Amino acid sequence: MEVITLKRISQVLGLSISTVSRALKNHPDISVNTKKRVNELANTLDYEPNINAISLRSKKNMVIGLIVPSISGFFYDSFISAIEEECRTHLYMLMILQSSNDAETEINSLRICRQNRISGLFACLSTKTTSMTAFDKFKEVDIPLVFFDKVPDSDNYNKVCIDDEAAAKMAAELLVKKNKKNVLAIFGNETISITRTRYKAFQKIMHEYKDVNIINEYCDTSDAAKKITKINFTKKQKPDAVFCMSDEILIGVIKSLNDLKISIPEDAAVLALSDGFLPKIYSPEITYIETSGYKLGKLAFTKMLDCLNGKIEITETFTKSVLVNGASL
Amino acid sequence: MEVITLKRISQVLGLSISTVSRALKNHPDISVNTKKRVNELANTLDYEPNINAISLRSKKNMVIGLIVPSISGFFYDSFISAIEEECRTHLYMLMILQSSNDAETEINSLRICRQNRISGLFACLSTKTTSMTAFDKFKEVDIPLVFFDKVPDSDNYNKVCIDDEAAAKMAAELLVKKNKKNVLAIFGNETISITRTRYKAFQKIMHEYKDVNIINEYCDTSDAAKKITKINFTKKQKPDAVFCMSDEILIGVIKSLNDLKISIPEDAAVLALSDGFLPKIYSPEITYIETSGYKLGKLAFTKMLDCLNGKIEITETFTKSVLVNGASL
DNA sequence: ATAAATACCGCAAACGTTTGCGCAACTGTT
DNA sequence: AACAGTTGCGCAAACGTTTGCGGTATTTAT
Repeated sequence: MEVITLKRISQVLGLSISTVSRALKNHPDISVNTKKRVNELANTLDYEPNINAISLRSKKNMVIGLIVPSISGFFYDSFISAIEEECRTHLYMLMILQSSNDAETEINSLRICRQNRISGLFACLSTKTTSMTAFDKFKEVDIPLVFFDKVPDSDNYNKVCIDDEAAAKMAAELLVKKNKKNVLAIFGNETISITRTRYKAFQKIMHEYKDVNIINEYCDTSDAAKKITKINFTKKQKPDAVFCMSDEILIGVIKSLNDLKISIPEDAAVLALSDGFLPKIYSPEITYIETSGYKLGKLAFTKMLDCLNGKIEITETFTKSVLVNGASL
Repeated sequence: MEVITLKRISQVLGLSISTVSRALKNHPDISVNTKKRVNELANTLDYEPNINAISLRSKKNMVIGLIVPSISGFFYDSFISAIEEECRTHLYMLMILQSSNDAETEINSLRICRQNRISGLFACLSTKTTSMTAFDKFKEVDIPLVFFDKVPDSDNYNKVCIDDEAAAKMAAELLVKKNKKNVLAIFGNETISITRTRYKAFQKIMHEYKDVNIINEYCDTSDAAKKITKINFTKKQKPDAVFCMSDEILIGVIKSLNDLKISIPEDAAVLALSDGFLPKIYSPEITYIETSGYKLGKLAFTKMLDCLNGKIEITETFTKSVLVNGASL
């Protein structure tokens, strides 16, 4: 079946294309009668404007790009979910690209974004990103760029982040308050900035309390976290609490504690930083400081809207983390 | 900074637009020298073709739509992940819309897809979809439409599905083979077709073995599954195995078994149908029949490619499920 | 009655590409 | 020397939309 255009409608009605266009846009120049005829025909023919033509003509593309290491996973998928919601209500279309944490793929994705003349870009740096020049091209043509989660160090960029410092601090204070004296704290990959921030904030609080013994560990995978937990809980002096910097670590820790038949929270308390899904599937539910991808997505979008509306000020903003009480602490 | 077009390049080089266009496309009509000059300038100026103009001119939009109830969640996010990978390698751009299981939102999403003149559409029906007319509009204009997961009953549509029948059958046979005699089988929402298919296939096998007692239950949420499990395991005659039709159910079941201090698999075996993430985070890891969203995504895309290449035959295909051994059975 | 204002609509250009066709300048053949 | 063939390039139209401008025909004011 033929696809309907303004021209087609104008032919049927014996009008000019411009009149049809204006009629559909409710332009005052057009008589009510003509408007009625045009709208009715457009409806019955299921006319839908061609977005490509509109974008070309207006030089404005209602497309927002989103580059993320991976779509799946607790954090990113809820971030994306939030962005998609906002895009839809603001009539933007969302274009998602995975970088797979690969620098080349990331650059290629950026090229695709530029070809599509996107109006704005959300980006989470891949772990392998070394150069920012591909990103800087967007700044040159004034395309708003909002980094999230894994953000560049430089403060020339808009960034929205989990308030890692506050979250880690909150966790540390909570452990102290609960009178934990022998804490196993497990952190993620030491090289990424998130880990460093969380580590530093956590230690800062802990060091204020000389009577609490703390064992710090780094690891890359759930399995590594599991092993670390096992080792520490087969020592003579067992920890009375475990702090997990991420969901991935939490998985390994719980596995290990279950294996060792260590009851939570009687034998050992558990506290995590988490997006919120995992803590709720365990029994007892794990107490956690929420580091919500969904909230971050909403925050990122408001920043994007500001940019699109001409507010050019470069900012770094944070989502506020909240404590969600389970029964593990 | 000004955005670079063919016209700009042609002006700088004193050539016509068409020559520049052909030069970049390595057209034989253009001299090697001119090609060299054009390509060099295009590179230094960071020229990127305007996709909108190309789409408008060619009436072909390299965009594929994807309508899904929700981006987040084990199954859909891995499905999407697979689709995105394929799209990128085949130079398609992916447009994702969430229906939120709402009929109106779904129709609106379909409208957005039509406006964007997408080349193909993947769709998972919302639970509230009653009419297919909005989908049929795509068929009228020969836009390939591939349903996945929640698919329409009619066989006028392309469908790719988990082979629910085979998976449920495999599960039932496994339980019998493992000599389970008192099986608690928990299924999802009775009204959706996936549940019905899995239920039927499961029962069919089970009824061949008169000596195995089977308790069938339906439920909508993890919490409901948890309650059901609790009830059945506080009876005098406890089940010796639990079958979980989905990840959601598995969550509730494990919670409950943990609460009741029932050891897996000694006191009770657990077998699930799952995308594969959840079973691996428990200890012991849960044995499951894989119903992979990622695999389904790959399958869906091959079907889409066939359609895009003109193979118009309407098919229903299935992914093969495989058994993944944990230690819960 | 004429002049001025208004209501309604069409023309044409522009957005950035692609592509059929035509045309000039060479190259090679007899 | 005349011709055909080749090489290399430009013109212009088209994709579907929006919009400034201009032009009638009708209404209103004088």
